[in-house]
This record gives sequence, structure tokens and C-alpha cells, in this order.
Amino acid sequence: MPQLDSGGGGAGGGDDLGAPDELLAFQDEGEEQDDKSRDSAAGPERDLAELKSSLVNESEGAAGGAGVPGAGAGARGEAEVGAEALGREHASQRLFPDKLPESLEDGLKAPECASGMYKDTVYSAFNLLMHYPPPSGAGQHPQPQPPLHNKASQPAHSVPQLSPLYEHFSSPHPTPAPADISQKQGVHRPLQTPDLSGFYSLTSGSMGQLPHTVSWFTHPSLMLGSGVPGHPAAIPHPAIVPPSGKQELQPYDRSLKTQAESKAEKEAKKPTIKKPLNAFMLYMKEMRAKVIAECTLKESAAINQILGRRWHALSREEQAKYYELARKERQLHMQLYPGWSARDNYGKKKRRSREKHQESNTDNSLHYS
DNA sequence: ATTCCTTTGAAGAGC
DNA sequence: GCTCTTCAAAGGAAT
Repeated sequence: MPQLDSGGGGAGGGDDLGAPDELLAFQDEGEEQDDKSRDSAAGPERDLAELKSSLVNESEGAAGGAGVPGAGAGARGEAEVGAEALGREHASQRLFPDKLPESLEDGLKAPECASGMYKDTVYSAFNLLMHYPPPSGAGQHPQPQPPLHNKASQPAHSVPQLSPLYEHFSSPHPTPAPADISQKQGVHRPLQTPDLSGFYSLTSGSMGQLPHTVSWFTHPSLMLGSGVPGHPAAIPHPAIVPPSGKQELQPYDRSLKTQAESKAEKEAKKPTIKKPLNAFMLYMKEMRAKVIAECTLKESAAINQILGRRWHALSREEQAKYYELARKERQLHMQLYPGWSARDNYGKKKRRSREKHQESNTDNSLHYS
């Protein structure tokens, strides 16, 4: 599916960023329509029921059809199961052994869990976003935004840590942060400076871990709207995460390092600039807490499954809002980090997905041969 | 401590 | 141009 629009690409034409996204939602009409008519016809209540039954089938397939990995999906008989599910079955067996359906059942016990709670999302705030001026590309300075929430100070299980861009705009009454918030954070934030740093999601606790003196402070692209030449924006962008997500607290003895070593070290210590969140990620960030609260689920994998279904159940208009948000985030990201490429983060996560894929491919080939 | 799981979408690589 | 792969978030579970 993503491939359909990758050609025209968000990076394609400046303001066209993300436009294909919206198009995509409409291009998929046929398929999606089916999906939607299914979902909406039966109502969102069916989401969890389907998920439940599919999971049950999966686990049955895993337990009963040990030698037939595809059995579970076959039993589901749902259009969506098709190709994508084939790739997942293998993994599902691990995630949903005997235990998971139980936890999921917990969630299913709450009827409101399946109700269309996404409907009361505060999308109206999106209109505000629509009027949000472009960050700096057109030589304009964004309007000063209310100070950010101090994400680093939030407890891990508090309110969902939405992408600040969205968080702000989705709040009907954006709460102005205490005036001394920047002091609390120990950073300088020039008045009248657009708080671009807040437009990206912050890895939990990473703000507090970020070093105060890092190269991007003085990066020209980060001087957006500073208005004070020579005065750094003085706040690390939340999209930037130190390598391994932790700040190196112990100063190393440079005298013991060769130049090459320290160079390599610097390379290694280069903070990671995270990818901007896509529409679905933004949606997940907002809805996760609700699903957790209403479904008493905790496992992200299960929650994400539900969210994925609800995402499909969203109307085009509702989805379009998230696509637009994502587009804005990408624009901001591009302006903040002009040279950044998604490739920069390749290989920074150690994964076995290739192995996994090969395995599942093997499974599939076995299944279909 | 690290990786996996799970979702969708964006973007890069390779053919 | 198409397909495949990786990463983005999240947090419990598994290793």
C-alpha cells in the first residue's frame, strides 16, 4: 500500500508533502471501501469481536495446526487477512500464545472498548492547526506557541505523550505551561521564539537526558525565528535522541584517546534524529491511552492491533486530518533537519526482521507449495 | 539489558 | 516504476 504513493513522494514538491497520503486514502477506495463498509456497517463494536475471533483462530491454528502455519488465517476468512496476515501468522504465534487472548479478553469484556470512541476525538482543534503558519520555509516565523508541556517530567503512565504538534492542537483548551518551565528544564528559551522543538514527539525521558551543548543548538536551521543572532535556540529538539537513548554522563578522558578514536566516538555520539511520525503514528499516540483505559489492555502489540482496525474504520475526513498533521510534521522536520535522511537511522535498531521474514517466507512457501 | 511483537505510513535501496 | 526493507511509538513479554 505505501508503495502506491511513494513515487510521487512527500518530498516531491515542497507543499505537496503528504498530499499523496490523502490521495492514497482515496485511491484505496475500492479496497478500503469494502473494509469500511464492513466495519462501519457492523459498527465498531465488531472490531474487537473480529479481532478476538481472529486471535482465537490464530492461537487455535498455532496450537492445533502446528504443522500448518496458515491454518489460523484461513479460518478467519476475512478479506484483510490475505497477504499481510500471511506474513504475520508466524509472529502472532509468539505474541499470542495461551496468555494473550486472555488479556485481550479482558479488554473485550468492556463493551465500551469496542464502541466508536474515536468519534469523540477532539478533531475540532485540527482547524487550528490548519491555520498554523508554515514554520519558516516561506521566511515567515510561526506564531509563538504556548510553551510545551514538560514531557520529560511527565510520569510514564500519565496522559499520552502525543506529538506536541498534535497534542497542542487537539487540546480544546491548550494549557499554558508554567512560565518557568524552561527554567525547570534548565534551558534558555528566547521569548517570542516559535517552539519548534515541541513539534516532535519526545522519547520518554529523553529530554532530560539530552546534553545541553550539542551541535544542533547552533545549527542555522535550528535558529528558526530566534530573532537573536548568535543566540541559540537553546533547546534540543525532541526528535533528537542521544545514541542508545541515554546520555553519556561519564566524561571520558580525551587524553587517552587518539584523534581517530575520538572522532569515531563523536560519530557514535551523534544524536539520533528520529523520523517524523506518520499519520497512523499520530493517531496511535492520541488513541492509545483511551484504548488502554477502556480496554484495560496493556500490551502494545494488542493495542496496536485494535488501533489499526479503528484506523481503517475512520472516515476519510478523520483520517485526512491525521495525514495533514503528519504532513505538517514532515515539513517541520525537513526544515529543522534539511540534510537528514531516513537512511541515517538505518541499522541503528538491531533487528532480526530479515531472519524473521525469511522464516515466514519459508513458512509461506511451505504453505503454498 | 536487549529484542520482539504489532500496527500503518514514509522513505530509501535495489532491480 | 515496482518491490522489499527499515524505522517511527509503545510497553509488556520473552530472551
